[in-house]
Amino acid sequence: MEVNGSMGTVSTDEFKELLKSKGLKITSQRLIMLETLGRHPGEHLTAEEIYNLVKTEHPEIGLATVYRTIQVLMELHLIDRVNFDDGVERYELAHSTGSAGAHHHHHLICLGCGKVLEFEEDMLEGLELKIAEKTGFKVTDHEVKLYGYCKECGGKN
Amino acid sequence: MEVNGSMGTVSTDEFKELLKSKGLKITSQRLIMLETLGRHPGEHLTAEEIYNLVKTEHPEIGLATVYRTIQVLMELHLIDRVNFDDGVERYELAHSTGSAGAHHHHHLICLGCGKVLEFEEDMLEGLELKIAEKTGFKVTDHEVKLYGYCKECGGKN
DNA sequence: GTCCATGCAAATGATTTGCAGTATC
DNA sequence: GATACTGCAAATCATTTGCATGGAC
Repeated sequence: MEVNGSMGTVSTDEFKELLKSKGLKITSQRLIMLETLGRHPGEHLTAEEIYNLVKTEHPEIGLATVYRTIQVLMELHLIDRVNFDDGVERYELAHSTGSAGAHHHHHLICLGCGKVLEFEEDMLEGLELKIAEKTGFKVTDHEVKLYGYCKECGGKN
Repeated sequence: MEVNGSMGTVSTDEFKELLKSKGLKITSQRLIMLETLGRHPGEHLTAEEIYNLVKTEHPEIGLATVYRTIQVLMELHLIDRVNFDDGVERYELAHSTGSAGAHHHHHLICLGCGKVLEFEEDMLEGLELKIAEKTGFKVTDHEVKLYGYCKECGGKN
């Protein structure tokens, strides 16, 4: 059931190891959820959307389990929560690959059509250094949302 | 009832003009709400907190009115919504002063104690330019959240 | 066998909405 | 006087929780 032996960020085996190392149990629901997310890379899914996707393969799953599994995956840093101000929390596969947890991306939110684009680039190291210098705050992660108008909607503005 | 003729971003008179220009009515609730927010600059208040503050001066106000006024103030760009992942929306006086809507600040969210610091500095022009070049997306605004550990909590990490 | 995880339904909590009364223009 | 705004209560919607059953170790 794996695609290229991997499900986005981690392989099924790595996931099982992760769960085990945290004293968590390996359940079919958890496996199917990560696998389902892995089949939708780059998407920003709501809990409800994940629920509907998972249900096709595991019809008896409950929405509460999806929420609980989301929490587990968040704690394992396998997914990230994103919020585009539309009243729902969304989740995406964590993009971190190496040990440094790097590979950040920003979200470009179009105020015209609501579309969300991703932009891969991290120019915030300088900023983080400056903050550390000035305030003693040690930055470990960041989230950047850029609002504006996409190419299609830009003409109107 | 004004403090130095201003309430943070706009004066009472500017606010009245703004409302009038949008065909909105000038009500005591709206005036008191902006004034109250002006008395708490730099804070990130929830609707409930604003409600409690306003009630001391205007006890018969309803929470629904606070929510509705928040929407009005957002549309007038007098306040901004911020979300620190604690399940509540928060609002702060818009910092924009000049016509350019500049004067941006970032939020430093401490993962240790939950404290939120502000950091004044905008190094994102370069990033916005690069995005425009590469994707045709026209950035008009942005929100940056930096997670990490404040000076006090930093030792433990 | 123990204990954690699941599914369901009920509970929660923030925000929104309907409506009748009230204030602004 | 017409219309937009308010206050209250009820409704809504996402998310969480309690509890009895089921599955993992």
